[in-house]
Amino acid sequence: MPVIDRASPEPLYRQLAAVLRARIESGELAGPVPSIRRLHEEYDLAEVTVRQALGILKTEGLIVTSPGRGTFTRPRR
Amino acid sequence: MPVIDRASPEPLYRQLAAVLRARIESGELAGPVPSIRRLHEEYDLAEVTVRQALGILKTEGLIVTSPGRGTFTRPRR
DNA sequence: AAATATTTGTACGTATGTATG
DNA sequence: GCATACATACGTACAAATATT
Repeated sequence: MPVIDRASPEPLYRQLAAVLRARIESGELAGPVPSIRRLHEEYDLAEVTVRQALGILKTEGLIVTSPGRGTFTRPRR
Repeated sequence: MPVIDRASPEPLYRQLAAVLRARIESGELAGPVPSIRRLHEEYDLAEVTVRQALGILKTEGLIVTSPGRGTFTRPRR
């Protein structure tokens, strides 16, 4: 079953943020994070929704984005 | 001249956030804040853009939103 | 050096759902 | 029941920065 549950009352962007947060904190996703387009394809969510999820993680300080380069995890201390 | 300058390199949503922040901090906008639709009409910006501006002010703790009720300023300390 | 591709940023439009009055 | 207001989600287009060929 897909990690994103469209039947859940939990908003998709928050579900995705939770999934990515887990992948980052587990260390599975260190360094470069898949591009927005890539995540859009991988999770079958609109790019806007992916952006919203990344926005949460950015606010949390888990990732940083750089136009033209990509998205990167921030070293956790 | 309109407060929002489309020729400026400053993003529209940040311009609007700045304008609203000023209106709030000056005390002109205490209590209820005009609805998203109202701001959309007043500043001739897409509703999405207005939401983005309000999102900033929400993160800053200047306003709170309540579905079905509206947007309200938060007492500043 | 130049053109192309990739990636994030900004902005608009639309539809539907949920909460409140 | 109806109107209003915010929330979520999809789609699209173009700009700007960077990387690649």
